[in-house]
Amino acid sequence: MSDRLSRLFAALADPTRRDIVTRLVVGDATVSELAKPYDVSLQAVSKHLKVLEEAGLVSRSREAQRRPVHLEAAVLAEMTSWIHRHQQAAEERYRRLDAVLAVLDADLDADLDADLDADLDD
Amino acid sequence: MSDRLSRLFAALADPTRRDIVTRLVVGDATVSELAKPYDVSLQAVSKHLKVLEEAGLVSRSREAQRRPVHLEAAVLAEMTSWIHRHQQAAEERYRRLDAVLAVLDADLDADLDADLDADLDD
DNA sequence: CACCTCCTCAACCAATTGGTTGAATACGAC
DNA sequence: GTCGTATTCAACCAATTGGTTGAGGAGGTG
Repeated sequence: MSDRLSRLFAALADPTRRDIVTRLVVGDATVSELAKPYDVSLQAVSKHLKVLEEAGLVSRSREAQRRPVHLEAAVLAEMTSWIHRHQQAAEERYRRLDAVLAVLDADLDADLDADLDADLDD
Repeated sequence: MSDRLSRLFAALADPTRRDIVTRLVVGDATVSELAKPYDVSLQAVSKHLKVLEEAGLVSRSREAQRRPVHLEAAVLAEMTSWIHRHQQAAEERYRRLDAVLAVLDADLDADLDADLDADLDD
């Protein structure tokens, strides 16, 4: 699971980590600030931050004994790009398939109409 | 990790599963067709498909003894929505922060200019 | 210096994951 | 009914994950 995209998806597959990302949207925060809302140990949150950092979603600087955590929003674009590409392509395919089916339906209706006309001729 | 979004992200955190999704974009496929490119067992691929199915990314019908796999492209929109929301919000915040910093810089430049003018007056 | 705060490292543990093999099911063909 | 093909189920295994506790390390403050 070592490639970049896998690490990105895996990082956001945990609700606590998604929560942390949501929190970081409104501004940088220290580890203890981030840990406060949860009833897990500070070390557990520290581990989550390490995962987010290794995925490139977050960066940490140093400020006295604090380690402010910063969201790297641009990286999120990498994921949307992958997802969007697939979504678009698949939906385009279905759209074309629908068009083909619509044509087939139209032909079927035309045939039925022809049959009906033939019946009326009786 | 039981919530919907977590299952979605986790499902795409595996390169083989992302590969399968990519393959399914061009059309439905059976389990053995999907397994062919990989040197893992058919059962392993079957397990991957189960993960994708439980995440809602894929659906399976029945056609004789085959089980054609179908990509549910619409579900991908759920992920893009989450990511995009966060990305947008964070970037908007940075944009505003940049604006504030720009104003501070302008003020600083103005002060420097004033100092320079004062010096010239000497 | 000693002390307190913020945070990480290390070792451990239970649960989950991605893989295996072997047996079982479902269905069409002979 | 028997055979072959397509797929899943079950049991197992090693590696990873998300959590814990305990012991530091880094850096201000008395």
